[in-house]
Amino acid sequence: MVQRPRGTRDFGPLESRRRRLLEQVLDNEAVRAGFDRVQTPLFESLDLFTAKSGPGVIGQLYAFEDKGGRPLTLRPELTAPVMRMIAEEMRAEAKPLRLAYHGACFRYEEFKTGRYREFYQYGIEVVGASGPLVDAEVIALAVRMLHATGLKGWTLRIGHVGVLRDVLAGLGLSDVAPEGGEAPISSAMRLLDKGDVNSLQALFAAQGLDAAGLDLLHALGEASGGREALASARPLLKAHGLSLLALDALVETVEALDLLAPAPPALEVDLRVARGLDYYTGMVFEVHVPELGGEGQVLGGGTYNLLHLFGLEDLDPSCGFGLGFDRVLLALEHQAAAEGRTEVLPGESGPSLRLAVVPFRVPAASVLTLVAAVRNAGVVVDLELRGRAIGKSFAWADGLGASHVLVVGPRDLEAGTGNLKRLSDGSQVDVALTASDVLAALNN
RNA sequence: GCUGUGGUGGUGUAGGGGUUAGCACGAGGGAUUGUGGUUCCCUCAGCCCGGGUUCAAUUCCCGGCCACGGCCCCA
Repeated sequence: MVQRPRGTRDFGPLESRRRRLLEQVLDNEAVRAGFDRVQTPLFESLDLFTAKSGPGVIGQLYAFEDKGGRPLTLRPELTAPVMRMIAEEMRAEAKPLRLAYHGACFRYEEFKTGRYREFYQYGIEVVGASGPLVDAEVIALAVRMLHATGLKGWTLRIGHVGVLRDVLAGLGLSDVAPEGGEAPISSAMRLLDKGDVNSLQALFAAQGLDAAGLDLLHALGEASGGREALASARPLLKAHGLSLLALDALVETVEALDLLAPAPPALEVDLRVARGLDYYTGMVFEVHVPELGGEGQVLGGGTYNLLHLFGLEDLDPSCGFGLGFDRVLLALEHQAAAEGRTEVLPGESGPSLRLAVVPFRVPAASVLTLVAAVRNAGVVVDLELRGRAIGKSFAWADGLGASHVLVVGPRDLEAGTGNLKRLSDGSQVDVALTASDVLAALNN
């Protein structure tokens, strides 16, 4: 039998419903914060992603050539496509842009729980404005979204790449890249991100710097923790005569965040948060949940410079985040299971009013007008399509989750009525075969 | 890329070198030609794939594939 490709998933009725609900919950929050949904193609030019992330990404891409020999790839993420879209057709729009998106992305890598080759990302970007207030708006939206999903026990970690850059520069590392190489600061950021202390020491030595500078980094790490880290970092930076601009901006962001969103279950300020990627320039943040083990990051974002790649330097930096749709859902499912709940998101079990119509030994055509009319009124109507015997019809209706069954047999048809039975208590009434009468009886 | 565990009807499982491979749920039909969820009967449907050992492999061994974990990575 042909199986679904590795790392992909099918979503049955229940899961599909749950996914649509989650998307709706996220959309509601985005819309309330003034964001509009956009959509980009499933595949893009290969160049788009190598320009953003370097040629190294190709190994993880579903890259291919079309019949014209154009190098293309399934999209591995959505930020770059959205940036491309902005550059290509939204230059004249009023700024700042607040955009939201949701869709499948593809990466060729080992898949496991919370990590698939086809995965879904929900994200937002603010383009054309920057600073502590924008950062706060972006984090606040992330917090409000997670709050709205009902997710519990997550940790928000906030940092600022600028603080780290200032520290590294203050210690004497250059941000100028040598010919064909990487700027020492970038190398250090990457090594810090990996937690590779040995290589970091080697780097300092190679640059002819006193390894004692590493003590400051260590001290910053010690200072990290709750939001008090912001206060304890100040004297440290001052003592080394380092700039306080980035730190002050972060303080402003956190203070604004307090006013814009409910308090997250846990907030950590980590001034050593680094990103191995050069385009992150300012605030960075991420959200973790304990349920998912090694794949516990469910959201990540920050301030970044990417639009210069499209000739829009004046719009840099932007700020946004990507939310791991699948992981959030998984975490919610774990939490629901742990609490013995079957409903992961409220409302996923379907409508409370659901009518099964059974034409019993009469031509189905005699009920079709009614079926359409009741549907027009917004009620879910299932039509019995297999000509089942009467008893089986009830079993079928019950299996569907119908709240009522309307049987129309020869006797009823003669009288111009049908027999409506409420499955919850077995009560029955005869109703005229008009939408208004049926609706009245349903709501009775 | 490294590594651990596992694969028996659609689902969940029992078993085990020679078996009619058992059970439960499920699905379809009937008992029941105008009232369901109970009951009874019937039917459907399975040992992941390939190689090896053996008189004999679903069972043991090797490889592959798939699944579930732990690292590495993660734009």
